[in-house]
Amino acid sequence: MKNITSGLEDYLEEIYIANINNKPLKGAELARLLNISRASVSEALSRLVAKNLIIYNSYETIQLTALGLEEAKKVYEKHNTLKKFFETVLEIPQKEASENACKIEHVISQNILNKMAEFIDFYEKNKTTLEKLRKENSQK
Amino acid sequence: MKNITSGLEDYLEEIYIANINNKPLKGAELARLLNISRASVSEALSRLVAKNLIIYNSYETIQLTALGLEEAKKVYEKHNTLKKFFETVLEIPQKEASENACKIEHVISQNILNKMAEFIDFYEKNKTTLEKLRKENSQK
DNA sequence: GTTTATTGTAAGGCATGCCTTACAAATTGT
DNA sequence: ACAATTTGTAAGGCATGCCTTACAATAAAC
Repeated sequence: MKNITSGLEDYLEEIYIANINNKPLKGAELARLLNISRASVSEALSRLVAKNLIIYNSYETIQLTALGLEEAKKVYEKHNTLKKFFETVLEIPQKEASENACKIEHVISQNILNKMAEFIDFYEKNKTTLEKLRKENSQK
Repeated sequence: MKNITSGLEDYLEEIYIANINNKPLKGAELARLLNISRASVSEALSRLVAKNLIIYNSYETIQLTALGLEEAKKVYEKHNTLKKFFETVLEIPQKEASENACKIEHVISQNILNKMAEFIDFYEKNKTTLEKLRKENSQK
């Protein structure tokens, strides 16, 4: 009853992002953003309502419940950490970093995310040293 | 017709591992390894046969086709790279590293995997320096 | 206020992927 | 050879998650 599938997490995340940007979000717009049919969104929103993650009345703006907000934030933060890690440490281009983060955010453990965040911190604090080292390494 | 779902990739991987270890693998054993019912395995094997990834006749050993071997290897290598990256760079315990690799291997891009492999290499060649740096950092 | 556009959803479909039950077929042990 | 074990699978179910078609309800534009 509590467990959220990765599909639903995607909906939550998108709703959350709309929230942050103060863009009122209706089902049809969500369908456009996620590139799926209105009918599918309609079903998904019902599931989200059933799980007490959103408040939704037809033709009105979709709203996150406290629980939904919490979950959405988690996913969003996971996404960001992954993206940043890929960009900073692995030098992956933005788009690819983001696309991969979208998928991995649903399956990776919190512990690894924390370690990634730590590593990003470490990497940035020692950027000069590390980049010099890496350059040397690649020349050998 | 070509695309393989992550579910099927798991089957392939397990078959491949049995192959490596010279352990003849039948459906029932696969069911035990993956912790699912024989019936589900039976279905999955049909799908794998249909996709020309395995050769399978009831009551005989499951065999990979050339195509299946290729796919299985890819997944297996992804798994190993991920696991090693988590263990080496992020200091994640073996079990957790492996569990996460199992899920991420199905969704991550080859390019990121390559960068991870490179980074592992760099990290190991400069282990002493890097670990000293990290220790200093954590004390601040 | 009425037409037009947007939004929502019911109905019926399809694939994946898992389950249990129950029986059939093959293999093993003695 | 025959019984016991193992293996395979058909049938019927369930949930997720996507689709299209077609219609209903609401909102926006004129």
